[in-house]
Amino acid sequence: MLPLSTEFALLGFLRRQSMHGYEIHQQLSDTTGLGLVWRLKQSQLYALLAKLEREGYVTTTVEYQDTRPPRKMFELTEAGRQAFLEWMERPVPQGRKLRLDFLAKFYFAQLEGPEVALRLIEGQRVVCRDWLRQQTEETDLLRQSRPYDWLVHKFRMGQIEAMLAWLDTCQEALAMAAT
Amino acid sequence: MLPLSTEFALLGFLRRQSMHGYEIHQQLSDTTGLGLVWRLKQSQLYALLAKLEREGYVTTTVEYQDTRPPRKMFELTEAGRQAFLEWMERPVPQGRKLRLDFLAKFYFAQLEGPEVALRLIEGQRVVCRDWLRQQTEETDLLRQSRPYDWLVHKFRMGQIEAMLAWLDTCQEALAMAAT
DNA sequence: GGCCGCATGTAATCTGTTACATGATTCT
DNA sequence: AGAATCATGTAACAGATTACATGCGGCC
Repeated sequence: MLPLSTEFALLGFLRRQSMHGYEIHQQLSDTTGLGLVWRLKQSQLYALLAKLEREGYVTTTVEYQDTRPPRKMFELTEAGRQAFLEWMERPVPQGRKLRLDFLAKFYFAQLEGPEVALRLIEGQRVVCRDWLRQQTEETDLLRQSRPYDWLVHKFRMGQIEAMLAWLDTCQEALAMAAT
Repeated sequence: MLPLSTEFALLGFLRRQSMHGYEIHQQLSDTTGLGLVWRLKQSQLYALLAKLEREGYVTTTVEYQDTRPPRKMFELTEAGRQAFLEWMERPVPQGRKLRLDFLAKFYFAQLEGPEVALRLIEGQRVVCRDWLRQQTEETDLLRQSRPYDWLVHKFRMGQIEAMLAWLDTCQEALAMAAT
């Protein structure tokens, strides 16, 4: 089935128009937008695009130019469109995926429009609250018996609380922009 | 020179006594102590230990047993001892290394004793404050012009602030334990 | 009899990084 | 003249994950 991993983010670039690899690479090289969060080496980018093509998420057509090298244009297939939407809408299931995966999802969600972005935020909030509850439950017993374990839980709780506060900030920013 | 990467954490197990691979694996399999933070597959553990031996950080001696399979005991060399201490005392330079690397360093630092742990905390605090200052500086200009970039900075600031607050918690916990 | 624990790994696979190759054009 | 830009990749290596191999002893 679908591993639903980070490379699906690439499909997001092709939502609006078809693009060639070099163009995607330029956008990712800027330290703005998604480039602020996700770095890809050129060679890996081409490798991932080739893989996405092998697996049927994109199709390619070569576009010749007079003076410049020809471009291989990538276009979303229907399978690609679906896989992308599924990836983007699914909240991340682990704390370590917040820094990369979630910020990437949010980047594309916010490009899709405020409703999509708000749905993603709400979904992620539910997951985070669940994590927080779990960590809190497991924590109290440990304080005396295993100080290190207790501190690890406290660390995670702090990160999750910060995430929840930030999700509120995002929501406000979107509401602000909508007016 | 030294890449100073995560595998140096393994050396920490050998500070007190020499151990064999299986024993380290058991400790890491418990979901307590370092096992709460760092998971290693058995095969990778053996691979890393072999690498540490090739590079001269540990030496091995085989210990035969009557009824059980023989054990390969690992012992720290002087180079290993130094590499470990350097690794442990160095604060982590990137936010994404907080979850694994820093928590591992702190685990061993706290085993070494409160002074060592407090020094690590203080070092990491300096680094975090520096990150925070940088993010803050870059942030203010972006609010209107690039909302997504602004939110990314806000996200990072939130995580770093949570980290700083947690470092205080650690300090208090250590002070508490010392009395 | 069959499975779990002890204790060591190897092999295959996947992913990512680094470095290099090509060949025309435009900028300095 | 030399460097950077455009646009595609390949090859070699490093790292981690998954699965499998071995062989004995004790437990149910």
